Amino acid sequence: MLKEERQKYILDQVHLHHRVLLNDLSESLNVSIDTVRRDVKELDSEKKLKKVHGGATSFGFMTFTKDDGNIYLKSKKISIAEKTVSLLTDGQVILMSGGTTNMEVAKLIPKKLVLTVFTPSLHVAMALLDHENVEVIFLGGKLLHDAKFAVGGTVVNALSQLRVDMCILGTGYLDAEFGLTEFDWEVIQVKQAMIRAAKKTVILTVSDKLHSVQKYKTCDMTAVHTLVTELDPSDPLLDSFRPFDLVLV
Amino acid sequence: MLKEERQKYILDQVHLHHRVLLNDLSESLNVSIDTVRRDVKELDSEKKLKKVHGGATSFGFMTFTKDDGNIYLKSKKISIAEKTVSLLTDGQVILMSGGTTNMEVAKLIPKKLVLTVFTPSLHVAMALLDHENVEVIFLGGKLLHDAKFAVGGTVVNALSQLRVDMCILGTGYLDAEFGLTEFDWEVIQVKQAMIRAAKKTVILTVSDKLHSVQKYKTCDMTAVHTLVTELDPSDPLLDSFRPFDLVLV
DNA sequence: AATATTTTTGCAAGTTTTTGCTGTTTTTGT
DNA sequence: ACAAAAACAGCAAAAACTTGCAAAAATATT
Repeated sequence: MLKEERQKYILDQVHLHHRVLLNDLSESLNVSIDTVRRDVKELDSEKKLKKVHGGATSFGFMTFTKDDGNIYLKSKKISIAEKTVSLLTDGQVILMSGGTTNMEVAKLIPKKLVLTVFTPSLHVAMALLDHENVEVIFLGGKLLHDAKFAVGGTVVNALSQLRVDMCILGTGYLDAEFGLTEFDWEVIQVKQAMIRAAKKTVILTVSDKLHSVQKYKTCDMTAVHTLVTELDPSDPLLDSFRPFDLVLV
Repeated sequence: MLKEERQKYILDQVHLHHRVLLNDLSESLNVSIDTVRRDVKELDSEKKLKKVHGGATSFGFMTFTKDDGNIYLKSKKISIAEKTVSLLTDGQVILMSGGTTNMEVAKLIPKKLVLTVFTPSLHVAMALLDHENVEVIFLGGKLLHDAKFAVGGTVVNALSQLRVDMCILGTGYLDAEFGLTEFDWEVIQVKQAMIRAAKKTVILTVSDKLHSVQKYKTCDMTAVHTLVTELDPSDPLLDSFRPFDLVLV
């Protein structure tokens, strides 16, 4: 194996998981810990990652200050993503919407897992393509400049011809009474089509977005099969959702 | 076996697998390791691949962070992109394939220019979305893991319903006799559909890729309306293309 | 056609790079 | 402060690289 391959693998792992242990690298690369150490040292001096005691981190993740709202939110999203990934099984065909939470899900999918994923999100598609065993099918259409998300008749039409195992929707506002709401009309159309095309609907939401209502409605709570938050399923914040026939994770 | 054949084989392997070991090459080519070493050294000095300890990699092998791609090729590509952008006019509807040259085109499009662009390339789509006045429509389909490019029936089908002003094809191998060739069969299908859907076909090629032939053929030279290279249009290297009814830029 | 010249190829000796191992020093968590 | 884990430094074996050289092949010359 070439040194360059090793270093690429290390950088991929760091970018994927934000942090990585030298021991794990040594094992999965089948080289001594010293070699890994030397590689990481080199990559660090090239400013491609940050070496820390026992491992390495990507530059975005090293500052773990809980005061910083963004980082805090990100770790919530990662914990949601971890729960979501555990819902996936080999051979499934799924739909994924866009948003940062779904991005984290895409990154955290195990390398071994065999999946077929349809998505209208450029970012999610890009992240999924890192996984050799995931077949990625992009739902083409007019792209929104800000969300990098395909919308319009083409997408809805393509979705109407699908019947997949599960659809994973991120970045929505959720309320027990009003259901799932958004502020972009075109996105709504696509998400509704996604829900129709899937046997099960999984909603990912950080607790901050619970009990808020936006302009347009995607669906009622009755259409939701699984609700994933960063909270413990028994958390009182989730009480208002318990009357519905859904799984809390 | 001729030296040219050997070097072509080496380049093909590098393009295909992104990395290659000198030992493997020596064995599959039935020449001594020294000969392979010299070949690779030569190709490296011509900036066609990157020699590393024990083997060679393609440029952009480590491309996840910054552009590790080679600077010589890049400046050629930028000059091609500049010429290409000057062919565009307000209100046009165009098709763009993938590849790094088309990426440069996408980046160089003036902010004021109003365009509608269809593309099956994730990277090009992403770059185009930076431009407020460009409407981007992604041609959805199964994505290739390495090229981040959509292929398959869906793409070809969508293209069959279009009639656009111009299609811009990058990253091909061009030869006066054999026309435009590639090494990926699925990509060929899409590019052929793109040519059929457009009134004019514009080919972008760095001079290194002139007069080379790959396994599969996209189209004859007769299908090409404009050929853009980094060379001066009067350069003798382009002589073999003059008999055809095309514009050299 | 025969000979001279240049290029290419393979080989061998010496050098550099890489890698894993040793023991020692530094850092970390309790 | 102390034990455990990690980092460091030096060393030796293996792999890869360099250089010079001579045989072989290709090309040019007479």
